[in-house]
Amino acid sequence: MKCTDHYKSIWFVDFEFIQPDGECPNPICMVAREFLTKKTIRLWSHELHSLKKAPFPTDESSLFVAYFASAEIGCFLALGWPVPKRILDLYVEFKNHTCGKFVPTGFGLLSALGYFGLPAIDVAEKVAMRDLILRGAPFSYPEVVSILDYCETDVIACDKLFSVMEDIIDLPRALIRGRYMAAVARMEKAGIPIDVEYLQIFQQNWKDIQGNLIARIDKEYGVYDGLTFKIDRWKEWLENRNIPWPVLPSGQLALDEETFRSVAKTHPIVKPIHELRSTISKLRLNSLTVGMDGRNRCMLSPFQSKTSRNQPSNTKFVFGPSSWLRFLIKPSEGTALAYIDYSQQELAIAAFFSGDIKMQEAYQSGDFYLSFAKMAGAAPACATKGTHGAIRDQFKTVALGVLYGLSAEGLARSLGLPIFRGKELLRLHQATFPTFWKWSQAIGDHAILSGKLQTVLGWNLHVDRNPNLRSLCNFPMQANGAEMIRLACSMATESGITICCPVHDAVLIEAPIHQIDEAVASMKTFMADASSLVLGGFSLKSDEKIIRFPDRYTDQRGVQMWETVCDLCGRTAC
DNA sequence: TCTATATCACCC
DNA sequence: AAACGGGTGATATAGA
Repeated sequence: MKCTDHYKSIWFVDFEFIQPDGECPNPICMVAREFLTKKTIRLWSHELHSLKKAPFPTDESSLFVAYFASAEIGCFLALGWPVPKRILDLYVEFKNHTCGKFVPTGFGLLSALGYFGLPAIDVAEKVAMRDLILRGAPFSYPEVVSILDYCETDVIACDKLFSVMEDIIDLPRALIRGRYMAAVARMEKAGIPIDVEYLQIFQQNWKDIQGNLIARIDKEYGVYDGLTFKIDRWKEWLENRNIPWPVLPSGQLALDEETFRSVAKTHPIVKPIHELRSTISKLRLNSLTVGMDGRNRCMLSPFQSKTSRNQPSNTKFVFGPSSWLRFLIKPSEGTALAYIDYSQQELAIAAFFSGDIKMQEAYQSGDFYLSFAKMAGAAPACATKGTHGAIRDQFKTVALGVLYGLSAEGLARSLGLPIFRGKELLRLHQATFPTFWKWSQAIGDHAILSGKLQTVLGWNLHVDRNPNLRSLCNFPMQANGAEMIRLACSMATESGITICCPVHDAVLIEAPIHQIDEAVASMKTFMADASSLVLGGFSLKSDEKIIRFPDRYTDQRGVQMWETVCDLCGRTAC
């Protein structure tokens, strides 16, 4: 008896829809097909819009199956239909099944069919049909029929795919992932409120700002050609002044920040051109996808990374580029936003999965880094962030670097210390948290021996031919962390909290101004509960930053750049 | 003119 | 061979 035998019906569902950048999906048609009876429902746009709920059962006794279900659920939301209670997403399960393996044809439905040796329609046919749908209404009757036929091929494909995947799917935990795809749809619908006025001013003045900045500085150097920095001209300029410049192993000039900074110590004349390059590189006002209602919406690309994190496009998503761009996030009148993030999420996961009591104690203290320094004997018991800031910073680098497998050499380099000090600091970590190190070693061993790692909720990583031990050892932290935020997003959006977006270990939520405190408290509870589920009883703390209209979102790291940009556009940086 | 590659900067 | 995990994407240039 299979798990799926528990369901009265299993419905494969696919929508075709149009979705301009930054907008919600607009359903064109839908085909649904039932697994046992093969009953098939084909509905065109006006028929969909006349329905108040899905034309098939979506309660706990029915299983809703789709390929990339956030798209289908997005259509449900657009139509005002109640969201299905039990969702199985074959895209997510295919991704989980192959995670860590190379799938040359990608992760589309056709690729998944091919992977399991199932026949599929031609890629060219799929492209042609997609183009036809994107062309938009009006559609002739034969076009309507062919679009519905095409949509039906996808639900038939889902049916076939489900049949071969059923035995390899861990259904209870697959349903938790499917549940998150509904949360994704809700978050993608909500989007992030943007100060459209400022955005437009920046966009309109962009080329001019760049041109003016370059013209002003490059006068003295002559290394720019229009908006491009010419490496050969820079080389020539340096040679003419006998300024030695570091070269990469490839023979190319090293042009990173660090190189500029180090040469500037002896040749301050390179400073202005460095600042110019640095500013220009940050001046990437990317094409954020903002809808007519002034909200930044884009695909969150759930489960995209090997660790199952969301990986939205950096150009489309306001949290992608430099942090100064986040100043564009602004609650609309009468509302407030809150950014809530887990405190030291990955450190906490390491502490509780490894069972290292000392590490747990350091986390619980509220200041992991300083506690670590004290435990290691590098700071007195009375030390505070104020009295021992420098020590704390060093131990912070060690504590975080260790989670990524940082070497003594790398540690020394990033702290600007001699290698023996790097070794010393690493040894202090090993001596203070021996249980963590044993656990981490065991993770690596297990990964290599079994060829697989898994999170508590069943996200897989297959070890490839050329395993990176640092990557494997970091997997439990990052992947279980991803699971935690997914659970929190599922629970919170189901309870009615508006989550604008997740940001790996954080969420941005929105509420009417007089309800924001309550919403924050509630979100924090969901985050704590989610962490407790993943960590087997331990709750993580979280920090919040509340932004009430008419304030805008701010970020310490971006203040200077924000002021520069506002200044160049003749705007006050408020 | 288009594509591939190396390098770099940014995010959590 | 590299030596800090997971990513996206812009830029400059070389080669087809």
